[in-house]
Amino acid sequence: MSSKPAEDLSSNLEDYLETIYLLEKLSRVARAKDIAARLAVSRASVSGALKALADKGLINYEPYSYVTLTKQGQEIAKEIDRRHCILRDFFQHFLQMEPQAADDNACRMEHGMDSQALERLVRFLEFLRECPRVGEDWLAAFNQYCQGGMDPKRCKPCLKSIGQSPPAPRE
Amino acid sequence: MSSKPAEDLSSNLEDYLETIYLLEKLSRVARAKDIAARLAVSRASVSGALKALADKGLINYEPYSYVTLTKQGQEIAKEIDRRHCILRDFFQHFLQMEPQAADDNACRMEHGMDSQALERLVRFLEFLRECPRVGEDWLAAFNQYCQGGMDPKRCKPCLKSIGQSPPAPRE
DNA sequence: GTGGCAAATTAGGTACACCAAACATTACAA
DNA sequence: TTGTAATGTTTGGTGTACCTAATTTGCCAC
Repeated sequence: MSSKPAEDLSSNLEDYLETIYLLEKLSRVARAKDIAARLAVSRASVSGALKALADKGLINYEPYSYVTLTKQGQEIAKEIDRRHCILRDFFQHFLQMEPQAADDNACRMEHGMDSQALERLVRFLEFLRECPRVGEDWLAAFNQYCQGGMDPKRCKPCLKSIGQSPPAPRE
Repeated sequence: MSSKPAEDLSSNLEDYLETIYLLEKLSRVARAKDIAARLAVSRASVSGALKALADKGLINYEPYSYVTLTKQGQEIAKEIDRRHCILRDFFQHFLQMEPQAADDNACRMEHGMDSQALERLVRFLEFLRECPRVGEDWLAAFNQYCQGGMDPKRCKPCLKSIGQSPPAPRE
């Protein structure tokens, strides 16, 4: 009974909706030209997508006019954007990827994530940030690990600094 | 210069290739019927996909015969399967989702993940497993947190157990 | 051998998602 | 007010991915 990503939007329409949401935040209204530019598609494709989104009642759309989100569209778009931001946060601040790469991956992966996975990830990231056993120095250590692997010599003083003795090897 | 997911396969063809790979492991060869069943598509769709994969040199395919992966196909399929397994591992063992839900999400998200993100995730999971500051009890604590939130009262004895004093709030 | 059945393929059709080019509209400038 | 450039839409066409229905093939029992 796991609920699929969103309503019944294709990945593409999700992208259009998200873009409209961002453009609205950026400049009150979304224009076809800007949507096309942001998504790197032709204006013709935008026209088609807008018609589809209007049919689903997610945008207010009169030909030759501006586009705004309906209330329902806004809710869905906000949820899509949230998925995007959380994934990007994970890639950028935990996996420590470059902002652009983090964003690209978030953009491609966000459509396949269901809401349960999202909430778990949110909790996980919260916990990583809040649990006193983990912390910024831990993230820094992860960064080191990425470059050089686990070095028991570096591990010892680290453990001493939090007052723990070396554990038995796990698994 | 971030390398996109795999060769130049669509998500769908990646799924077909992965399925063939798994069926080969399971029973030496893959049969159209079984591919169709596993992916829940018609045999007609399988025929089309097999033709496409054969065109790309990823499978050995004679009409009305069995399907096997070529060397190149095998390499790509193995990589796809690896992405899948790592994501599933993350969802199941770290985000502590049910196996089926973990697998479903992995299946949908694997296609959008580039190799850099994958390697970072691998390192991250390795580090979570190996770093002595984290551990099984930490994962159990995360599980508790998922159900009840961060409880400072529960935090204190936990910290004491690793000999650390409560930190100043972070962020 | 051959009849019949299961499996695979082809044929024909739908739905998306995109494009370029032709056409329509708007808005601003002269 | 009218002309033009910018913007938006429609048209016609491509490619992908799926389906059902009809056909073909392979194989096994007889």
